[in-house]
Amino acid sequence: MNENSLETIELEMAVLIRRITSITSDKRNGILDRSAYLLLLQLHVQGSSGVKALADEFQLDTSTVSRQAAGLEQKGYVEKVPDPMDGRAYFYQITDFGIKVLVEYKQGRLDRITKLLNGWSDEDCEKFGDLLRKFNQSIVGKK
Amino acid sequence: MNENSLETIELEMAVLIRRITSITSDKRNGILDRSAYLLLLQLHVQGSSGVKALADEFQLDTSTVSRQAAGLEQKGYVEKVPDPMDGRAYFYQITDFGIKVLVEYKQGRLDRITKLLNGWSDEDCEKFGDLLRKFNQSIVGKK
DNA sequence: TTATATAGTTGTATAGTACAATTATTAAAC
DNA sequence: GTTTAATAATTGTACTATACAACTATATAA
Repeated sequence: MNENSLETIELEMAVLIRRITSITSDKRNGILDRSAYLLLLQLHVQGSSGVKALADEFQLDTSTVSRQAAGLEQKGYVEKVPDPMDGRAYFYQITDFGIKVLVEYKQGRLDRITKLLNGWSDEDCEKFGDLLRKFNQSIVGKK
Repeated sequence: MNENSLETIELEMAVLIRRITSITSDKRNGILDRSAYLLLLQLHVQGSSGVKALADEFQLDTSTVSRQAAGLEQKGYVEKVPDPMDGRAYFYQITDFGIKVLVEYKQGRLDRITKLLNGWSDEDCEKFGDLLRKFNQSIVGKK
């Protein structure tokens, strides 16, 4: 494999994470943080589930997800309902308000990314999306 | 611009940050954290500089860089030398030990990324590196 | 029916960041 | 030249995002 490409990816990945971390910690960019966003999105797209399933899905510790879910509940974006089949377990269910906030937040993200990608060719946008997805899948597989 | 590509990039970017954040918080992955690594790399490649210049370069708050630099100094990776031209300012200079640690850490990162990219074509690797660099440059320009 | 596994929560710790206040020093105004 | 304003760096505080360890309550297996 080309050593030079690897070095570029290695460096630019580090830079990317730092830049994005900095941007998403900016409160002007919406009421949701990145993690809450992904959690809410998952509950919206895949339906209700519990802390364990979410933690597995995201490869996070259950304690992390538990706190994030509690935060979402506290803000009224999700409802916590006991699992009738298992006295230990709960389902988190996105509320109408949660959906509304999710949609708005996502649009804000899309707007910012659209600005960033101003001037990029359609081909590059498509390829970038594909490669990011592929890379993320590689991480899941190999971690 | 293609709406679909945008949505993919938007989503996969969020996922990527979460996954990488998780990986780099794993202590097995070396003695440096990502931020310290970038700081040290900058001091190695671009030469000594002060907190202000580093903060500008990285678009971080000076307080953040100040603490990171203090951490590097404490570990003996850099030396803090007063600027002879300005009594307020200092230069942080990478030490031989710092260079050694930097090189080792970088190799660890490269090894992990090489594993992740196992099975990728040379073309995709090259393209991914190029697009990441381009995206990072877009962030600097537009932020 | 006792032992073990599981779902979830909470306490504690760390990295990484920002903002505000402070100190020391330099540069600018007058 | 003295006062005022700007700048380099540090420190206090706070917040997000994460992990690990200890714990509670419930369920499953021996």
